[in-house]
Amino acid sequence: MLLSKSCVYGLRAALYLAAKRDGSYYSIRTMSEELDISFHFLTKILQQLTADSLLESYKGPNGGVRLSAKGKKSTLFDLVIAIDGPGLFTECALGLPGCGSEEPCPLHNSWIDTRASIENMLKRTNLTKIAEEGKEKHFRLTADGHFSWS
Amino acid sequence: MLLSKSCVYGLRAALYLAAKRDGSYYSIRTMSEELDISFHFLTKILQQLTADSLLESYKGPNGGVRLSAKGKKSTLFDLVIAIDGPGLFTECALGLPGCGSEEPCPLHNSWIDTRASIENMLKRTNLTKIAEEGKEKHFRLTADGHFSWS
DNA sequence: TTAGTTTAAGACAATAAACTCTTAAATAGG
DNA sequence: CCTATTTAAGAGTTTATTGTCTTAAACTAA
Ligand code: FES
Ligand code: FES
Repeated sequence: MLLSKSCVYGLRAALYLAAKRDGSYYSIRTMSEELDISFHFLTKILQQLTADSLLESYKGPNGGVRLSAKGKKSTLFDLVIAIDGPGLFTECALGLPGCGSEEPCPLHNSWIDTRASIENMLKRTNLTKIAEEGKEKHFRLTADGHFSWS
Repeated sequence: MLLSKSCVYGLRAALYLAAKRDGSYYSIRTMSEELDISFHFLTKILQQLTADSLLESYKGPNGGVRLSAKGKKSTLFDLVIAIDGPGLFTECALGLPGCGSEEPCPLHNSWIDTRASIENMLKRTNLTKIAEEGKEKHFRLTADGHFSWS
């Protein structure tokens, strides 16, 4: 799997928030139900995004989370880094420590190109833009496709 | 992580075998020591490659494993499929079931291109060729670079 | 035939990832 | 002030992956 499950859940929730263009807070409970993700698990993942200032949270009644200014400008790359860390973009394809051209493994030359193409894809994919497109074209965000972009 | 640890171990062992151009059997015990991989774990992984006819094995003294004719012609893609299965090349980036253009998720259009570039990289990388190159250029196959291509 | 070597197979254990639950802290509204 | 609601934090549980161990089967050579 390219991305961890935590990361995928985080991306789906971020797309959810990005599709709502107003600045109000959305409850994690509601999001978890609409997206079919465990509430407590999603909470922990979104805390990572909040800690990285991609989201803002507010406690209490009518509280929830929303995209920060930084979050609205973010790309999928930023979200992946916040949740899975930079490993995918720095590590050796054969798992050897210290991937680099000084001591390359046999896959190094092939891998750095492919790795860059993954990175570029994520960097050029703006969260808000992809959410807008998903909303327009009614792309699905859940297994059963039952989620509605509202 | 792009590839599982099992898969990476299998690739490294396959590169080891591909660098030996004679058709004799190499003991898994020796390979596991030279490559710093747990013997029993490596055995199980190589059994998968043997089951998929990429390797041939022989029991008893002077036994071991060697590349089959199919194995010699194989690409990294074949090895990845044999160990990790086809998931990486068929599954949705958001983990939704049934990735396809009928019911795409917001990442689908970006992901299928990137996925294809990973697949093409693995398919164009011939095991024997990459092992030859690794041998010539003394690329490393272990963490400490202590492995010698002999 | 017997003992030693090697892969095959599968049970078992340790670790990591995924998921759940409980309690605390902040906030709103009555 | 009190209660309900919501995120924060972290402990605990389950499941998947990784790694170890034991026994069996195939084979060699003495
Ligand atoms: S050293 Fe292995 S991919 Fe860079
Ligand atoms: S449906 Fe999500 S990547 Fe194809």
